[in-house]
Amino acid sequence: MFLKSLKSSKTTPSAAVNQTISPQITNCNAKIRRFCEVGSLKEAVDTLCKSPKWDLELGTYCLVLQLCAERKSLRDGRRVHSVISSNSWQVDSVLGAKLVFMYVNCGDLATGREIFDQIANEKVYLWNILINEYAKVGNFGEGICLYHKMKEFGVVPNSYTFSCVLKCFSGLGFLEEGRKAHVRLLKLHLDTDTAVVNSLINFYFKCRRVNSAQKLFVKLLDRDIISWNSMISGFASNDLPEKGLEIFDQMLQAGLVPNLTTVTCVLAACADISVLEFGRMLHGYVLKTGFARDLTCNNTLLDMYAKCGDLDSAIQVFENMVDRSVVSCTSMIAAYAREGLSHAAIRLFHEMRDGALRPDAFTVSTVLNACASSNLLDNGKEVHDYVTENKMQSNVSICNALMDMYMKCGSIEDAQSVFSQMSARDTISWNTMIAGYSKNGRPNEALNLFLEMQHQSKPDCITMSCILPSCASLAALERGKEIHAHILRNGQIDDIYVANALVDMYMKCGALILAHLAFGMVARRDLISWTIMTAGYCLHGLANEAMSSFNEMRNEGIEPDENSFSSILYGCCHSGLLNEGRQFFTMMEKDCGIKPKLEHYTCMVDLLANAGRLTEAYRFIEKMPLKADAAVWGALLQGCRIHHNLKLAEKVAEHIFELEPDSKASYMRLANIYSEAKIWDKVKWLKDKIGHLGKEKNQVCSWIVVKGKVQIFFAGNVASHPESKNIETFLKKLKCRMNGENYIRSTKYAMMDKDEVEKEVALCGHSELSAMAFGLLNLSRGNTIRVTKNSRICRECHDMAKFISKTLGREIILRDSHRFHHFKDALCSCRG
DNA sequence: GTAGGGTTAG
Repeated sequence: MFLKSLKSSKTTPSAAVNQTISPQITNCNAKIRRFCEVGSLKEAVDTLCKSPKWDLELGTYCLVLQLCAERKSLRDGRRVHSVISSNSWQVDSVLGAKLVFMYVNCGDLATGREIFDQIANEKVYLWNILINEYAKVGNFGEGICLYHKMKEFGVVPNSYTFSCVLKCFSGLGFLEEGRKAHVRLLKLHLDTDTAVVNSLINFYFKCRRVNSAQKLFVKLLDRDIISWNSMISGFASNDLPEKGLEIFDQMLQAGLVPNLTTVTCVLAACADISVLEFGRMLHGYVLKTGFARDLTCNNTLLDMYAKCGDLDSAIQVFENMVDRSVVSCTSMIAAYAREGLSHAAIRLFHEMRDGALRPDAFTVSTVLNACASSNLLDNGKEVHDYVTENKMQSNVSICNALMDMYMKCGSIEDAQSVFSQMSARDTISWNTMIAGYSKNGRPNEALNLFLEMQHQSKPDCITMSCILPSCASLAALERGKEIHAHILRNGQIDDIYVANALVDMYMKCGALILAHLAFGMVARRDLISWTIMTAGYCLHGLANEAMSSFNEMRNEGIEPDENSFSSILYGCCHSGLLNEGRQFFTMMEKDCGIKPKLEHYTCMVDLLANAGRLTEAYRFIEKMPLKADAAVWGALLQGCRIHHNLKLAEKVAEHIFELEPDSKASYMRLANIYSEAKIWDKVKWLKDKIGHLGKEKNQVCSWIVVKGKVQIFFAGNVASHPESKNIETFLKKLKCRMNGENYIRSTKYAMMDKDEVEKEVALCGHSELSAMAFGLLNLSRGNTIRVTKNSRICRECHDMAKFISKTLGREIILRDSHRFHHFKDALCSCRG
């Protein structure tokens, strides 16, 4: 007998039960129980099915169901349930509870709920099971619903209830409801239960109530490892990773041993603040403890290295991983993308697509980011195909990433098409489109969409910082003011991006005083705030103000970056401050360790050339460590024009045409130089060339806002405006007066062929003059005339504006594509 | 008696 049982036990447990016990046990209940004890689920259920129904006991059903639940075998569970039904067993609270537990545990929440609703459920245990499962699957609403229902049924919640339902509240961000539950559990004296307090801590952290969470932790006497881990992850997910690391330190000092979760949370915090060496140390600990076998831990490790900029280590972790998940690959794609290795990112995406780890929504968004940042439209479209083939186009995040990719690749129509097909949009969807329009030079579309958004979604701080640049580029001061009011009403002014965008908008709309006021209200000014002010002053030709703003910033301990230097150098150019410009240029590399870029060299060439130091400028370009581009040469060409150096101009133009054979502006500039030198055949030749290049993408135009309405005047087609007759008459009278008063006109004009003057006039189209005239005719005295032009102001119009400012006593602020011109008393802020 | 609280990727 002994030998026999020993032998059979080597075969299978079921055989052992059959052969060793069956002779003695005739009762099927005992037999099934024995199967359950040794874990033979299949045999237990088989026996159950074959047993006569009147022999089976309640306990037996319960035991088998328990095993089904533990094994998560829905198939066996259902068989047992059908036996129970066909045997006409009463599903009372005991058996019902077991059935519910089985179904829920096996993942069939719906059937579990059905049975739950049919039985008397005074047991808090069962309520908890369901609430917990609803929380787990993310159906927080139903979890909360049950929590309220149990109150109606008079069932008193226990500690488990609160840990489950708090998850539901935080899942939906129901802060007030959660607080009420907090009050309730205090009354039930459950606030000393560590698991409950841990749940509360997590609830408050998820609702971004860091102080509440911290207070609970401080008061908690029996802290366990989960309490500490909750604090670390809570701080990290509330943008306080340093605090998380502090807690970790305290935890070690308290003598606790970090577990896998601790290390994972701490690694994530390291990633957030790029503390590579500490992360590396933890990596050593991970290897020592054997946590390195854990997939999640490895994923976090990989991500930590990637975010700390150590791509090689990230690749090493990835390659050493025994098993990888979609998360591992997605993190790796993000790692490549972060380093600008978009092609490597796309390659890995293709490997995933063709392999077993199918890219999910996260992967798709990540790889789209890579395409967007490197302008890879074709690759982006391939990803779009994958999205369509896998029916992922209903995912909002994916659509947002697609729109962002299309916008960044300049394919506005594709972005619009995705946007229009979305059945549900979130704030990010709107923001992506608005930002895309703004950055692609479509400010009107951005503003229209912003209006539409206000009816359908709630604009946030990001919306505001995206829409303001559109107001700025249109110089739409009134719209900008409206948005300012909107920002104040919604308490968004404390957001540094919003505040900076606001200052920038006022600056670019020519509202210097408002810009200054808004700047004064910025609570924590950063480098961007200061650079906006510096650049703004430069735009208005206020070089002294720009320089003091730049210096003030440095005095406040904020170090300039390459953009700050671009701004200040640009300002020096506008005001012709060669020596100052040279000082800043030297300061940039010598004091701040910033290598000058092409734009900085352009400014220096501009300064030298404008000052008439043409040869010096030419030599400066030759000595540049970077290859000069068309902009650098263009600055010199402009100088050649001013100082009438035809010979050098021709030499310089050759460089430009080599770099940019289709640049209309450069041909135009050279044509003007020839025309000033009265070399008409060359002028004709160049103008023919310009004619062959076709129309500019953007039509030249000027506009003015009067009584909330934008009035646009297109160059060469001013007559299309309904008030063109009045404008024409007005301007004619003005011109007569100007000639009568023998107003100083450009001597160069006087020397030109009359015919050529007309030609130049036709090329300019004088759209800015029409816009100014419209303003003068429609705005009462005292109102500043604010005109915006999408290209440079022409000389004649510039003279005209000076004349008007004096003769009619009106202040005119004209913003062209380069800068502001404040006309007052026959003077302009650009000083000519 | 059964059950609950902490982790990764855009």
